[in-house]
Amino acid sequence: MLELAILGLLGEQELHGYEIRKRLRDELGFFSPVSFGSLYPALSRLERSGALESAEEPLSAGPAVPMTGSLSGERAALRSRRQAGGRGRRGRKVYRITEEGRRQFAELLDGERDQGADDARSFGLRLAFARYLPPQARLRLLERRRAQLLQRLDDVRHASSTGRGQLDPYARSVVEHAAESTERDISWIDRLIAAERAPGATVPGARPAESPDDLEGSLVQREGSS
Amino acid sequence: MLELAILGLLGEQELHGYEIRKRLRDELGFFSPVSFGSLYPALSRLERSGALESAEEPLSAGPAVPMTGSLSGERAALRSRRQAGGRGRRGRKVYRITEEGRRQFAELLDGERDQGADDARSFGLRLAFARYLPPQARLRLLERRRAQLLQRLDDVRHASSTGRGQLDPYARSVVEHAAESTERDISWIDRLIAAERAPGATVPGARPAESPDDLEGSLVQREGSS
DNA sequence: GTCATCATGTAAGCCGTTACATGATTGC
DNA sequence: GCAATCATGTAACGGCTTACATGATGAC
Repeated sequence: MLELAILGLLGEQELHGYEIRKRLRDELGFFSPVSFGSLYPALSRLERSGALESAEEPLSAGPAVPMTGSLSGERAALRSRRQAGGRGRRGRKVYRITEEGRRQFAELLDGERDQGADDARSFGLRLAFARYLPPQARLRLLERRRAQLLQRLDDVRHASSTGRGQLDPYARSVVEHAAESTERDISWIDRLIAAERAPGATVPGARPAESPDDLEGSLVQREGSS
Repeated sequence: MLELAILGLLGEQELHGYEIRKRLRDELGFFSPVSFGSLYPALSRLERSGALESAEEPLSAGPAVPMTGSLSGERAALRSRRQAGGRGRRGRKVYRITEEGRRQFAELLDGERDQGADDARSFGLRLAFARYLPPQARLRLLERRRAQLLQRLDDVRHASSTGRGQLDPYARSVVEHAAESTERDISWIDRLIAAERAPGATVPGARPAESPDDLEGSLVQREGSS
């Protein structure tokens, strides 16, 4: 899960650890802030597995915004060091995704055979990166989630009827609220599925039919150029 | 968290491990099924800490419903063994809560100083047992949760505006849905708070003022007298 | 000079999971 | 005889957290 988020972020631009954490918090903020204690080991693992390459960039260019994509920095680095906006600080380790990393990302993203891969958090994260998924995989993701929510709704309903006597008011309120939330989640998914199937695109920007190949082959991977 | 659920269940009647798991699944079904690998160790821990006592009840009485409260079983046990409903099976270990256990339950339930104690799961569980909480503690629980949800809403809102350019449609949908869900959670909490404050009782059964003693002695033991 | 922020990492621990090991009883 | 259900437990591992260790730089 953390791996997926990291690879997704790094698919768009190279970043160093500290910055990755900020993005995770600020942009993918819908899941709780990651601690360094899990982030750095995750980066090491990914590097060892060949998904990432790191460049020890001792000092960088960007003033507050660390990277702006262009890393012509190397030359300008020393120059900008003690200058205007140059915030050299300590030698950052800038990570860049590899082809292998893109492969792993794709695999994690459509974790078809990943059993526990459909809890709310994991699903939210996947969906947030759904643009990198081919349309059919996207649909499968949504439908898997839908089935799971239906199951859950069933369990909850069963729970409230099963109880000896009836539940006390507080417990009942919890169960009812859980059921309602689940229902709303389901109809959200239903809307997404409908949008996915419609040629129009209620989820705007989700390309209708043509050019499913702008993410072909390698996810993203050009998403930068243009 | 598991401890809390176990103690809560055992506060009402004594049960053996296997049965506890079923109840957890069926009654408190709104949180995912507990595995034996975590249940049994938890029971051992609780027993070691003095929260529970266990009786090796080799064979029991109840046919399908294992315990009906009375454990006059001991004598009847051998007799009922290979009889009518007697499903002796293997020697069950029946757990009973102790005074110390009730103390621990009360402490866990209103985990005032328990920092991470307010995530959705934990909150749901606490609220489900809220009837054992004195009214003011109940209110504090709700208000803590409310503050947390407000915070989260803020983070999510901030996340969606912060993103460079704007989020892609899928990510945006995730963020928006998260925000809506959070809003609904907040208004649910608000209703509960209102009900709590009203003398009437919109949460029916939540006794206004009198007879807080029908659960006295057991659980909570009225929050250290007054 | 000291505090906040940036930056990277390690170590210990928590809380849970899956998989394994064992075995009795009932129903087919 | 075999499978399902009941029943208890251990071992290994996973993924994340907190706390610790280190240190540079810029702002006040």
